Amino acid sequence: MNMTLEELTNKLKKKKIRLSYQRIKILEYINNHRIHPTVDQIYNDLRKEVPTLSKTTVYNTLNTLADSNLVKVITIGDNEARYDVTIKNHGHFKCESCGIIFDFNIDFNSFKIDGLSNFQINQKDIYFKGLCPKCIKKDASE
Amino acid sequence: MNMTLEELTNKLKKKKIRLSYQRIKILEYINNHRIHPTVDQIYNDLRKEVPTLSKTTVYNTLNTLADSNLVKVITIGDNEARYDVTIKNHGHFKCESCGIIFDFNIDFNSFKIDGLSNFQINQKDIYFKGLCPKCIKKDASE
DNA sequence: TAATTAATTTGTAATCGTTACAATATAGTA
DNA sequence: TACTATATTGTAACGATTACAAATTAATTA
Repeated sequence: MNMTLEELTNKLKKKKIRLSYQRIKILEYINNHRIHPTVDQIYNDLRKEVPTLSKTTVYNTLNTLADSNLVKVITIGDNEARYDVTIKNHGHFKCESCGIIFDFNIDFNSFKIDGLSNFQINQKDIYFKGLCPKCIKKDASE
Repeated sequence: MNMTLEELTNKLKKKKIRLSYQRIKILEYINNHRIHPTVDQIYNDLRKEVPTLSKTTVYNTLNTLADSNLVKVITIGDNEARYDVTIKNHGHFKCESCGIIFDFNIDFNSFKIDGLSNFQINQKDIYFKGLCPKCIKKDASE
């Protein structure tokens, strides 16, 4: 799961994104912390290693990476966006109690849809909500 | 598609939501304007009929109606929420060019998912993005 | 390696959607 | 009709995100 510096820089080079310390660190963070972090989480964690980091840079960089499809923006109903590595065939489940976002596998080709002929589909987002096993137990014991 | 005043008031009564002119008007608007409107659209359109209407009331009412499942909040990546009638088995497609949100039919039971055993699923949101037929043509002719 | 130029980072201020709050008005009930 | 709880309203506050300009840095060329 953890990626080397070389792998990360290659990812950026392939997309013709200019290398910078901040960009590499942010891309590294997204790849190595698969917790669907918010901008604030990324900013506060990385600030320990990169003291000069600005929150604007985090926003700019994430937008750049998202435009190039190197990270994925998750907008699962919250007020703040969350960020994820780009991996195919997975949906997101948000626990309404603890707020944790879980990945799950879903076969996007199994969908039986009707009403999108002649549409060009570029992106499919699957967001589920409910209770995770831990919170179901917790609720039951109260 | 258009609902009578009686049908609307019954919907509210069933959910034990106190009747008010504003609530009925907003619920009526959502039911009769299936364009996935924003708060601003609802507010500006209804202000013509209900001059004293406050935007806060639109927000409050929509939250109340959403809590009771009488309307559905669509957060398809925009900065602003959109609102829809509550109808089962449909997904939302947003055209990245013109911004229009289209409904499409999708069989939620056809999903082959893996990784959510022991999870309690309360809500499933399907958001697709891409280009609608009209915008595909427009782009091609430029 | 040094100089050049274009792009990036940074901090602050602005923006915009949404919510908090307190005063006024209204709905449901007795 | 009077009472009480709830809803509406307008303003102010909030929080996530973006705009902007100055300082810094990356890639390029000599």
